[in-house]
Amino acid sequence: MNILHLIKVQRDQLSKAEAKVADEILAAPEEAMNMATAELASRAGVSDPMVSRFCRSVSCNSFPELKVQLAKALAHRASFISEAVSKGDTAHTVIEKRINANQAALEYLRSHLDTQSIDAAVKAMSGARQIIIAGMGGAAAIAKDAQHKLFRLGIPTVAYDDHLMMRMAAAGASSKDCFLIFSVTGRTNAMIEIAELAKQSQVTLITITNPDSPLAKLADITITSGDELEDTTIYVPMTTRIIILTIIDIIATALALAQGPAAEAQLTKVKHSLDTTKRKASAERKTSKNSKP
Amino acid sequence: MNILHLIKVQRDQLSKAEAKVADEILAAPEEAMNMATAELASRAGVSDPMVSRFCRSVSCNSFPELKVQLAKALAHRASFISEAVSKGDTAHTVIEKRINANQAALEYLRSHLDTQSIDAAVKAMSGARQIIIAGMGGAAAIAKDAQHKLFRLGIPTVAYDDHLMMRMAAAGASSKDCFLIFSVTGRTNAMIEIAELAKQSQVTLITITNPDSPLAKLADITITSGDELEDTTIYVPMTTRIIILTIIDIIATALALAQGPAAEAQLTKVKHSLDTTKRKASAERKTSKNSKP
DNA sequence: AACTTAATGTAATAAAATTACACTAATTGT
DNA sequence: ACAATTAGTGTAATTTTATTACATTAAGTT
Repeated sequence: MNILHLIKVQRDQLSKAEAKVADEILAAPEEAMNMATAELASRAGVSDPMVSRFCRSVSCNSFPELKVQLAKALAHRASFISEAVSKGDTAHTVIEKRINANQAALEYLRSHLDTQSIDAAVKAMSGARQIIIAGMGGAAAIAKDAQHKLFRLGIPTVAYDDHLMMRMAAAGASSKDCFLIFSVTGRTNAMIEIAELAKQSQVTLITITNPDSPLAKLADITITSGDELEDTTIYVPMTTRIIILTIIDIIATALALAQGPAAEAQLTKVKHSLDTTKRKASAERKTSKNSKP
Repeated sequence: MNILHLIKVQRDQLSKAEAKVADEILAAPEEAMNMATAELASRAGVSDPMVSRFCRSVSCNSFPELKVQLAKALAHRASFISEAVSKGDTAHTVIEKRINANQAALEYLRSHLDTQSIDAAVKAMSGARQIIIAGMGGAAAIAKDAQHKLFRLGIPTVAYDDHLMMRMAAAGASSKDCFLIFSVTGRTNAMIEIAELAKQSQVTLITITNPDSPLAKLADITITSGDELEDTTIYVPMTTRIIILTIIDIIATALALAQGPAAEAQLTKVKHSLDTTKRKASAERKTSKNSKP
């Protein structure tokens, strides 16, 4: 946990004077970092030694050490501030801004992803006879990606982007199966309909979607994809995509761990099956050098 | 530029004694951060004031300020060290590790993505009559995602994951088109074959792939996806996926900017077209409250 | 209400960093 | 080649900064 979090959490267990110091730091951490004890003390309205004592209370050995911790915490925070691209931006600026935005999205995920729902999903999927994945529109690519990942782990998995196929799959699913729905908004009527059908089949319904949506309410397990993050303004709403993809990554990794050696063997087998489709590095170099000039 | 970079760059323009200090810091920045001037000075074999002078030379006002700068620089560096998951990991640990790995991948992209090739790709795509996207296996989902993004910008775009369709598309493409190939390894024979066909059609061939691969050599424009990052060991090789997705994001964003108001209008139109497929938040809340208990 | 404990401030001390100054090495012009 | 100037470095003094020791006050307890 970073120092700012720590200070925030411990804030109420500190003594009055220490709390004043805490408040002063939390109010303006960036500035606090560049102050001497004396200045911070006077701003907080306490004596100099209180600052030293405060440092100890938040498990730093000295005030300089606290400054270092603050610097670390703020270094992370700074990169979360991702600005929107604007007209005059060069390619380089766009690159920086989009990478910042995506990193910020991951940082958001770090603090908002619920461990328990991941655990529950992994458990359900781990014991499932088959996994059926559904995603439409922007989520269709995500569904396909998830299918690819899970299938490689040796878990029978299908992905649909066709509404009629989804209906059939949802109606035909059994309680031994897992039904996974990806939806960015959680408000697409067609998708909600599928969820309702799936529920009637007693299948374990897992949704990766906006938690405040009607779709989420139907699910046995809901994993939050940060719909709040999405700036629905003009420029490409992408961050949710990264978040969902990382959620898949996490689930697949956890599943592989849960399956143990079986998954490893399966991955190796699948990987080797591709060997003959690949061109060797050495053979190619000759070819390309001869054919080009 | 972060302080470690700065020190490295300025290293050779410093005086002898200052260079010693620089070397000492570069050798063990983490430790240097927790030393007093006196200790750092003695380790570097110089006098105390040299440390202060060194700080000035690298544009810090004081040694404590340098420490803060170091802390910031190291905070970033630390998060790039992403460990592999291992057997006993809890869900929480897996989450942290995978998020770290993905953030690290983005950081890698930040320093390795070539601005010029992005510029070239955007320019080519911006003037293209249509964009044809091809991706197989793991890249099929990526291709689909890219199609979805570009199509929303009002650019005629198709994506194929079927080899035969790709052949036809590649053979039928014209010099006014862009042919986009996604491939993680750049060594899939089937994909190389498509690239060769596309070349014969005089189409502008853009590949997003491993730059050292045979596929990359065929392309007019190659954008590097970090194949080197991929740990091809057992657990889910995912980082490349995030990288490629972010590259698409960057290109799409830059394209939207390049197209200007036209793209904005198009995005708004496409967005509104989805309105009637969505369930309203207010209407839903009533429904779910009434139907549940 | 007296006593005990915790919390805070004042003053003193210790630690750390920087400045001032002196000396040395290097460079340049005659 | 040698003086003269300049840049570089170390020593010692000073200043700034942080911490400790101790006294005082406030809060809580029997």
